[in-house]
Amino acid sequence: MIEAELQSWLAEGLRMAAPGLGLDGELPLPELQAPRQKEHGDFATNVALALAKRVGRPPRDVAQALLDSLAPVAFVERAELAGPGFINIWTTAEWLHDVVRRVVADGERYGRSAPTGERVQVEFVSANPTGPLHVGHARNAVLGDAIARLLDVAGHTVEREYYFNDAGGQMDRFGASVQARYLQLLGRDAQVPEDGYHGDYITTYAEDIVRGHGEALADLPVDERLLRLRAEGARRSMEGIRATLARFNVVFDSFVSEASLEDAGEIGEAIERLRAADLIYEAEGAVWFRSTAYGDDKDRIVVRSNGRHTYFGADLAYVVDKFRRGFDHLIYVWGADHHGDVARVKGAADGLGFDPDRVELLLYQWVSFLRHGEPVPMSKRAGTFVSLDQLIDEVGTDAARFHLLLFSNDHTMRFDIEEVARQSMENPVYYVQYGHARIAAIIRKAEASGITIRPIEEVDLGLLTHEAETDLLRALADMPEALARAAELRAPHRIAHAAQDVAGRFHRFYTECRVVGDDAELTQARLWLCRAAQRVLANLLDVLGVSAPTRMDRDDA
RNA sequence: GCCCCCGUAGCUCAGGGGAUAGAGCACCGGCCUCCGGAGCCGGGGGCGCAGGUUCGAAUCCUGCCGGGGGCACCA
Repeated sequence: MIEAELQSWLAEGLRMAAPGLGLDGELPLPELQAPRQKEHGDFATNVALALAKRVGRPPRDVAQALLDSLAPVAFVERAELAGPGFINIWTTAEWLHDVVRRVVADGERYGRSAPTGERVQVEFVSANPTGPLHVGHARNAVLGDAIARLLDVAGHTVEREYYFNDAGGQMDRFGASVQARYLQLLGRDAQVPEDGYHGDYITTYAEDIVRGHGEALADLPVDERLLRLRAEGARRSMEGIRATLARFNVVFDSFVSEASLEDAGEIGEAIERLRAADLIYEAEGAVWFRSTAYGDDKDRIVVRSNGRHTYFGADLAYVVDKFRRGFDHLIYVWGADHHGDVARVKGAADGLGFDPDRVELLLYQWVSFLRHGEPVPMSKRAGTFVSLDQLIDEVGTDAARFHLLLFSNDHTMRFDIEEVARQSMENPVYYVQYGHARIAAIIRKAEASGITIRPIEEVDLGLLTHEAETDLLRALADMPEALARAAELRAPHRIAHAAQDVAGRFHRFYTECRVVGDDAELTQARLWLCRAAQRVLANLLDVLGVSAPTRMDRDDA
């Protein structure tokens, strides 16, 4: 990565200049920035401005001293003192042209960081199996998956996990609802409880259960029948959820149920571990976690007076379980409504003897889904929601994912279903995909014209001197840094924006520079530039889990 | 009442200590003998308010105003 090289180059210069400036002790690592104005070079550093006070001399003097100490280096054309004390740096044309070779050589791996050896788990979606996923789960699914993809690119070993509660009160109501529909189908008298699930899909599950088991479940002892139907319903629900997620390009490595933690005795074990740290006590017939020790406004119950653990109680065991499986770092993807849980889960991790910095709670704000300008309802119990499957049917996985990844996760966002469904200019996903497809068309055109793309070693990339070409090259060169930064910040929206930027620069290049033209040498160089741009676009889209088509047909024109 | 997120262009959003704050949409005006016009070029217009920190603040801190969300032995 060029920035790292520039940084160590500047750091070395600073070391050389330090005695003359009277600097002793630790030197800062010079920070690099990409200037907004082209006249300010390809990179700039403000290190002299930052050091001026410590040195006791004007920033420009410090910058000049540093400039005088910089050794010539192959990838830097020149470095200049500018403004109040910036050092502006221009990279060489050779280095810039070489980016094409780097992209081509690395292919799918271009932009990836070296393996860190760190095992990271991303746990997300984690909706209880009480029915299909709906649009309310969409942002969670896409964000979790994109972050997993980003961390993978950043060199971590990533696993995606889905955690579900198949035993709580909600599940009991769900089971009772499935049972009611099942019995009704068999002509028996039964009612879906008022606080149960009233969606049509419950009947669909019941019908399937009738097909599989006939009346066999109806005559089981009442308690057993309820448990059995709850499980049968949950199984169908999970199958549906998996299928929906697969359509949405989200594939999990593991599914873990709360019941399995309980069965393994892990909940009791976690509680004992906390009790040893004096973070657990009994009161009012319940078992409490002393979360006030971690800034919570009150302590929280982990085992109710009726003997059943709370959701939070299971969370304790789950943290232990995750670390026991060898993960170095845990990421939870949660909706904004869980912000109050952050401190206690981190506190619990600390109390359980784990470094709370290795537990990361990633919150995202709500999406308001609109149809005809009206918010769509999202009640799972009433069954009046837009399912994720419907959303995929209407707008497609690519457009839905791209749109959901366009904005920072701590922004509430709106998602107008008709607008995103429109295959038009309002839809940036098509702008990016079109860039990719257009390149494919150019290459097809070249081949159809009888042009053979020669090996890159034989091509003079130095011919790429047009401003539209160098602008595009610079964007391609920035990609590794952009990916690394987005991963650090857990900010996939930066990738969506980077993809738009690359596509934009390509479209400008396309308009201003004819690729397949009269000059055979230039055609070769430009074809390679196209290939590199196509590769980068495909890699960026892959991080978003969006496809990179080689052809596109609009269906509304 | 306490806690979290957000107020940037008419709209949807980037930018989260640096030099002249960006993009898309919308609006206005241009570009098709030629590789895909889902494209390109040009134009107007903006950091909620008030203090503070800093050589430098849209960015950090405090307060206020406005919007969203949360404060269960629920899931």
